[in-house]
Amino acid sequence: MAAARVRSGGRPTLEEVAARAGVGRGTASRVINGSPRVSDATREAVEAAVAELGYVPNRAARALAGNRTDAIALVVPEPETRFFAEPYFSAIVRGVGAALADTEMQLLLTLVGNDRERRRLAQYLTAHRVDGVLLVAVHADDPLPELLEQLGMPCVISGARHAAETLPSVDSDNFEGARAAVEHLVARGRRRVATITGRLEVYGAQRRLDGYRAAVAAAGLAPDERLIAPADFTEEGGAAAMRDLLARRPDLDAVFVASDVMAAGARQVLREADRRIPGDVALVGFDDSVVARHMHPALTSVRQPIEEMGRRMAQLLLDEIAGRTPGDERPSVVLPTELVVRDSS
Amino acid sequence: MAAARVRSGGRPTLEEVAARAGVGRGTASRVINGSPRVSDATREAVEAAVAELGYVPNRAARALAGNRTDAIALVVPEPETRFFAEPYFSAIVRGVGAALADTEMQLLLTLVGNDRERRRLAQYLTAHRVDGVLLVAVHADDPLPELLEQLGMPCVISGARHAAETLPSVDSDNFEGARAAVEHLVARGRRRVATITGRLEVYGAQRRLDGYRAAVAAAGLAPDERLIAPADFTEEGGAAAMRDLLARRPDLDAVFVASDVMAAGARQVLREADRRIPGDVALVGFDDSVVARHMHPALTSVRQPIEEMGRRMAQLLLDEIAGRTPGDERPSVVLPTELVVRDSS
DNA sequence: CAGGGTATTGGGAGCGCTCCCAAAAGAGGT
DNA sequence: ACCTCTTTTGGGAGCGCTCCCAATACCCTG
Repeated sequence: MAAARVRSGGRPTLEEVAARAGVGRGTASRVINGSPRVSDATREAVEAAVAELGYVPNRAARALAGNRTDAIALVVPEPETRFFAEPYFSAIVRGVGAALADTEMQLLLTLVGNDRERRRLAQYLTAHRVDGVLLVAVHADDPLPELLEQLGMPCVISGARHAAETLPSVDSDNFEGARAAVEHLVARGRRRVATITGRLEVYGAQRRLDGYRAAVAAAGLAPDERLIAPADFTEEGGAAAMRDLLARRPDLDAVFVASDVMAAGARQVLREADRRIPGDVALVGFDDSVVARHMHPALTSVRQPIEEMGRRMAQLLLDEIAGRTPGDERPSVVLPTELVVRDSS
Repeated sequence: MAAARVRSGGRPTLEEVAARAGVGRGTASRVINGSPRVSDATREAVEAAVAELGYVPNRAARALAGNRTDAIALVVPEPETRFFAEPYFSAIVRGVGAALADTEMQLLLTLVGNDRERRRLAQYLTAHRVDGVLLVAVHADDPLPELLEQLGMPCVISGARHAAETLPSVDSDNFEGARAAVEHLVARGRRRVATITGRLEVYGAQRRLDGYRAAVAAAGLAPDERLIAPADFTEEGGAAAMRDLLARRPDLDAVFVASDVMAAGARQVLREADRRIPGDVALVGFDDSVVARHMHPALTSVRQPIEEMGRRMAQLLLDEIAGRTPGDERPSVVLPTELVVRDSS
């Protein structure tokens, strides 16, 4: 029972639909594709035939004849564990899925781990096997975006790579999110607010730091570089940075941490140093991930509308594919964040 | 490095490769597809031409001519938030991706939310637009598996739906995982071990309960139905079940919870009831998810090899598609779990 | 009612590949 | 050298659809 190449057991073809409706193949095609150049009577006849026969167009034939694929790829650099450790990935997928739901577009998932897979992907894209690409968590030095641009392949990235991003991108307002978080800490009476940053090569991490600085300045607090500890988005990094901060400014009374996972690391160190949260030190994270809710005390955090980001990315890409993108303008969307106040601040 | 010639217009075709190699189209095709019926000299010539031209077969043409798609679908019922809340989903995807990495297979991601999307999916599958399907988190009463069987569409599910599962499936050893967890609690001197179960319509949840019962019996403890509280895999459900348990058997000294998320709910209730963990009550969860690591105290939990499950599912499916499945045997894989002991027990 | 549009329609020509058959080229035996 | 059997090879015939052009039908004008 080699069910491998099951011959399409009489799946109806366009030709059959046309015959049934008493029209030509071309006309039937026009109806299927929603062309306006069809009379109402004809349209109805064809639609009836489609319904009766249960016709579903053959994707491969369409792709071959139309030189398109009706598929987009979601490219995920796998080593970026940050993406998998959190529901981030799931939320993006859900958003993309929602945007694609009433489209004919298929979503192709491509994990890029090692270099070999990277080359395979490049080949893939070169062979034009998708209509567009959603690039998630691209690094500033990733050659992929350039390749895509050369190929003229529509593409949207999540998170601008730098201030002068040229690609269409969707991002959350990292600056404002961080600013609001620190403002919140200040409003709670904290005066010596420290921050643990993400990898500053990541533009978003840089923006969060900018937001921190802006809020500190706006509050009229004395800026102090010793209150700024760079880390790398990992739990261990967050812990190490917290230890540094404690050593440099034992009197700090609040920490804005640029990710919940790092905040978990910091929290551990604070516990070991016998600092009470929020009594001695108030803590605010970023991402509003599961760990924030389950931390004790529950972590105040900046929520990003991740699912919405996925949705917007997909919409942007569909627009681009359809050539709906206005002129040279690179549409980039920045979505607002929301501070979720819990017990840690 | 990647100084590939980017010829925007004409991607090379098989015909061109054949011409370049001085052979016929059919012969070139044979080489590309690894047919043995080609002389070595010819093979080399064609391979050289492929390399020189940077030829990549056109998927659509292949699909159309060969009546296959070289794609499989990963179908995820979206309402099943359990799947998204946890890295479960990510891990499965990673495993599947790994198994597919050196295959020509594409991974199509299909989220099935409402009924409309469900119908669309059915139509999709009926139209044979994939070679096989990976079904994740299917309910016992889901009609999809039957539809697939009718269509003769290869399919693998994650988690048997009941004891007499007919479909090829990959599962973790829920029974043994639960049994080991309870055994561990008993070994730690606990005598009144309670359990909070998942939705018992889910076979896996039932198996975990069976494992609990077996361990209780093996330890010679007095079975007591009041020590068993059914819940629904949610945090709130876990909390409610914990309250019940506390009311019925205030003297309990350990709880085996069938999921980490429920354990988080239970933990909250225990905190409110001033029971210390693990002093008064030892706690063991299931899944070894992020929340387990970040709970305080860190939660002992049963780890499932999720990524490996994804990998095996994909392998099983590829085998089935290739017709490599031996006879009528429904291959089902059960993978071992591992108890990760932390501070809560 | 002719003339000049414009709205519809039919169907040929591929898209690039796999399948398969018959022809060509070797191989081996007598 | 001749004949048979076995590789190996070339290329025709589609797969089902979109594109596009020419043909037909329809609709106003004057």
